[in-house]
Amino acid sequence: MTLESSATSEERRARILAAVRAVPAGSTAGYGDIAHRAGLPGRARLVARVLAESGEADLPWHRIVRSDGKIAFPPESAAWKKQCARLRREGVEIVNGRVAMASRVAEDDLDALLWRP
DNA sequence: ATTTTGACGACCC
DNA sequence: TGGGTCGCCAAAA
Repeated sequence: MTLESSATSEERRARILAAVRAVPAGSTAGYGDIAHRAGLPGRARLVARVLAESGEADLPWHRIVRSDGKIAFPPESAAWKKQCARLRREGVEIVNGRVAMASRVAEDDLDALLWRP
């Protein structure tokens, strides 16, 4: 019994949002990573959808980027600029619309951080 | 019911 | 790096 099949869209949404909220300030996570942590492997696009519809004011949506580190919005778009600004404000280095390698190292630590009590 | 559309991702060149 | 293919899936058309 796979978790995904029994979960209602409402439950999946809640799990995804929870996973997003679990990403600490100063680090980033990929859409696919969030999906995986939410028990929904392969549902990266679902994560994107949920974020787009969430509307939650205090949701750290800006910490979610593509698996290659790039910002998922069209370059120079309002949302793109906003995400860059918010990440930088948290100390994440953004170069050419993508999380710099230096900051990505923190992602690996994040994995251990989230999976280890 | 079938097709198109995404805040995506793994792969391959 | 950068571009194109194919897989994925819930909504919208």
